[in-house]
Amino acid sequence: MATMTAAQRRAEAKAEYDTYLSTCKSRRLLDRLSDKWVTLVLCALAEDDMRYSELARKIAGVSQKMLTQTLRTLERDGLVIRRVTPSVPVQVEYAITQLGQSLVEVVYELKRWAEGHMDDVETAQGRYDRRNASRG
Amino acid sequence: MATMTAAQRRAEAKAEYDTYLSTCKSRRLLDRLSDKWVTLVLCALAEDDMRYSELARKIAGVSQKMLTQTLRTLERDGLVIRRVTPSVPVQVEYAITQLGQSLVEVVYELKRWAEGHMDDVETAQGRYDRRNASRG
DNA sequence: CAGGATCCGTTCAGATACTG
DNA sequence: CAGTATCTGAACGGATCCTG
Repeated sequence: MATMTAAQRRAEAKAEYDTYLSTCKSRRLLDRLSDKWVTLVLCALAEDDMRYSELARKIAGVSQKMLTQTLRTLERDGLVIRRVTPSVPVQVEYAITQLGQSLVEVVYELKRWAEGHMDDVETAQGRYDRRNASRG
Repeated sequence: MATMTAAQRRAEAKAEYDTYLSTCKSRRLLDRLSDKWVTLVLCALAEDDMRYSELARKIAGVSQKMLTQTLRTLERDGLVIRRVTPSVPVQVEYAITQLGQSLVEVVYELKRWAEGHMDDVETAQGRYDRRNASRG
């Protein structure tokens, strides 16, 4: 298939790049944090250990599919611990690990930046939108 | 429609929650950062001002649609500046703003955490996977 | 109570083609 | 060079039903 050379080149470059991204620690961390619910769960558990249903109530907008999925990956990452008490209706409690706690500190950094600067961002957005209102 | 009461309740709660999330500064910041290319572009521009094509080459895996889209939102957010030089082939240069620079600092914090702890995460993942290999 | 499994709509992001 | 516009497959996330 000599006609596909160009496309193949691009595909290869893409594959290389994907490999790079998947081995990039920062990238992998951001992928985690961007999982819409991860930070919410982490911050909730940073305050106190919680049971599944407590988390579901506390976070309030999450579907149980997403909550379960989030908790699984967090457990797999060693960021939270899952403790099962084999009582009659089983009782599951989630707690944050040391590793998770150290990550929450960084998340708080983010939060601080957000509290301090998102107003500026909003202002900038308003300016931008007004400037581009004339030119549709 | 009395039969929809339950669903309506949930929909309302959901709407309320969405409103809350959309006004939550931290949430909005995370939504930005999680946009796969935002941090790459920001970090690239933190090193040096760059033209569109330079960015495209530097970042190497991005489609020009995504690059443009990313640059637009960053500009709108006041995180980067776009300067057009009306030469014959127009020349566009992008630079980071002070606001953007201050955000990059936080991103570096994330990066530091990643460099320091992602190994632990990886180890945890290995443990988790091995433990769950028996029970499929 | 704490999930697993499934279906399904929306959104995202890449490829492609075209423009000033 | 620096984009814009459109189409489409894949992934995400929610709703729903079911189980130990």
